[in-house]
Amino acid sequence: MVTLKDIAEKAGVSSMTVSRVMNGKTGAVSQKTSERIKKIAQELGYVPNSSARALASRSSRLIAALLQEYDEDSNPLEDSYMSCFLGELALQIKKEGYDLMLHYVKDYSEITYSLKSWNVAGAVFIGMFDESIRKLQEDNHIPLIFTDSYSSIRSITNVGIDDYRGGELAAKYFLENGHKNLAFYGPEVLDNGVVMHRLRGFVTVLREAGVSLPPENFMDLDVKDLGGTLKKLCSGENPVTGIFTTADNCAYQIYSAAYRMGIRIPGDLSVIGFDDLNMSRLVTPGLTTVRQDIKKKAAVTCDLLMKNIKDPGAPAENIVLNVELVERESVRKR
Amino acid sequence: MVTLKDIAEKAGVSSMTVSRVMNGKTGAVSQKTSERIKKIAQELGYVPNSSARALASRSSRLIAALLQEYDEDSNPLEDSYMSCFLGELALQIKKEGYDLMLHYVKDYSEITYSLKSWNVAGAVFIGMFDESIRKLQEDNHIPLIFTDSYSSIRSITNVGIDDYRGGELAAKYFLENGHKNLAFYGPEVLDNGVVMHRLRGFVTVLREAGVSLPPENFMDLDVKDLGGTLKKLCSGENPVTGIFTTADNCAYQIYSAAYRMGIRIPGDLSVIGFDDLNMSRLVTPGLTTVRQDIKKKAAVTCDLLMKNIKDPGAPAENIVLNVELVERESVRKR
DNA sequence: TTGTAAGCGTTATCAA
DNA sequence: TTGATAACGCTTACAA
Repeated sequence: MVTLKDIAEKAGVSSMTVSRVMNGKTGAVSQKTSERIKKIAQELGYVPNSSARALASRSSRLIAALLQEYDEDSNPLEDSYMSCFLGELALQIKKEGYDLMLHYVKDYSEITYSLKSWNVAGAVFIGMFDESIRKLQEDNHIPLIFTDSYSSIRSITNVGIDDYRGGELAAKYFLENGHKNLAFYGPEVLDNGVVMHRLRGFVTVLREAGVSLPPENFMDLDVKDLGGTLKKLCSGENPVTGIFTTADNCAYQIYSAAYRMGIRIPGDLSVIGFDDLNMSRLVTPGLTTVRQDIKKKAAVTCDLLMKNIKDPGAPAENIVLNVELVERESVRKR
Repeated sequence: MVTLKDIAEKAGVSSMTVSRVMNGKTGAVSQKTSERIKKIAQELGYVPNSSARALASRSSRLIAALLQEYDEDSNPLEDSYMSCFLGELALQIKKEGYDLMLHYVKDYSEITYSLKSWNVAGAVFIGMFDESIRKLQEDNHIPLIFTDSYSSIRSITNVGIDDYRGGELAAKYFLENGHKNLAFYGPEVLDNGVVMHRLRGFVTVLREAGVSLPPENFMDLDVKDLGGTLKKLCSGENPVTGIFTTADNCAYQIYSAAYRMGIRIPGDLSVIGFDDLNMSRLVTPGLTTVRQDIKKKAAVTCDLLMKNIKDPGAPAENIVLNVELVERESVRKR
């Protein structure tokens, strides 16, 4: 391992001088020695020791990305939304010259460890961390950026989207196209702000149009027999003709189950998703969905992070990104 | 920040004693003091400073995951195979009590930085790093685990799958079902060992059966008009009836393009993918594909990593995992 | 413009 | 079973 001292000895200066050069503190070092030192560092293949830096400066160029780990078997990154967001975040953070640690966490102590152990400069919470936000903020005085949080705590920096509006857009589109008998497919609602708001927007527009969503039209993510349930919903006196899902991933499941049951999309059943993942252009028929701009979300997240790192007194901001309906072919038109 | 010293003072011992307790060096500390120290640490919310540890012990419990960054706009984690593998790896590594850094790298100096700067205990290379392996091994004396590498360097620890066999399986399945006029869709072959071997296995079996793959039946990933090309291939005197793709992701593109052009799958055109991503069960029709066990791959990768960390003298191993053909509905049967 | 000295939180080593 | 001391590689603060 090459250290500052190695370079210093070879250059016949003190290691402080080398340190200054390596940190671009030009102006504090003469042009000549600076060049010489740079050259030697290059030759020796010097790489600064980040641990030592973090220790001495009590700060690091490290960001922690925290993903909620629900259970041992499920892998958060299998969710395309998550992996896409994380990937974009990684890109942005690298661009800022920071490094990224990836932490799957399942309880408070794991979060604490992730933040404190490595002296991270800031952290991004991807997923749901609403319960522990207050305590997190008390215990850690570094920028904590939450995503898609609907915490009631106001002093929180969050990047989200207009979930409610997304639900509205979906409902409106269904109504415009003559769909009045609708259903919902998604995770259990109450413990998830995002889902709840999407659903509320959806239901509210329907209600205003005099359309109601009977309880039996709510399908839970772990319904035992999705195909059978769909079949039931789509038959009888007053068949369901449209389903709103809270994620494109869920819509793909509907596609599959519907196909198996001989339910045609959009002929017999229309579907609207949420997210607009890459795959949604590719499925057949193309999925009509509420689009969120994941790249922008990641970029904004990183911007907030940097801003808060540079200015620890920066006020809490809750940024809400727009959503839009992307019209493809999964809804039967009037 | 709570330090060993804080605990030591409160407990009336030296920080060395506390250090020993925190590192589970029981047997070197009396039962009584050990308990007392643990309790105080708990109360104070002590979290060990990993930077200091890394510095003092010249080793860290850190693993670097390196992803090849091709260009600024493309995001490696948008690829479901990558994100799935990374996710599983994260799970495994956490289980071993290690932390994970995620690095997008595009040249040698970035790799070097990733490995040296944080004193990582080991690294996993995801993607293609064949060119620089020799130099990497010379410059770094920590376990480096490669995945899907076909480097000619023999002293390399690698986890891969039997790509060649995968190609064979696909070809056999096509032949068994009477498909003799076939095509290939994938990235340019030469600069990618994985793709090349899949294709070779495929072509070899075909050749042995007296079937050849004319050059015009090779479609490049960035073909300008996939739909048009497909249409052309599937029409005329001797239409192509089957396409082998080197990734499920590519197969989904075929699905989409075929649908737009009115080409039915598998009626007019059969498709075989590679990977068996979750999505492949969900698309319509279900994708017949060569399955690789990504979870197992990640588990093996982590095992190798740990083995090599514990025993730096461990011999280089090239582990080749099996593949199998998963039969679904995307191939028209004889 | 450069250098000295101290210290960051921890572990290694040796001594008691 | 415990502690004192010296690192680890770097930065901060101050002095020259």
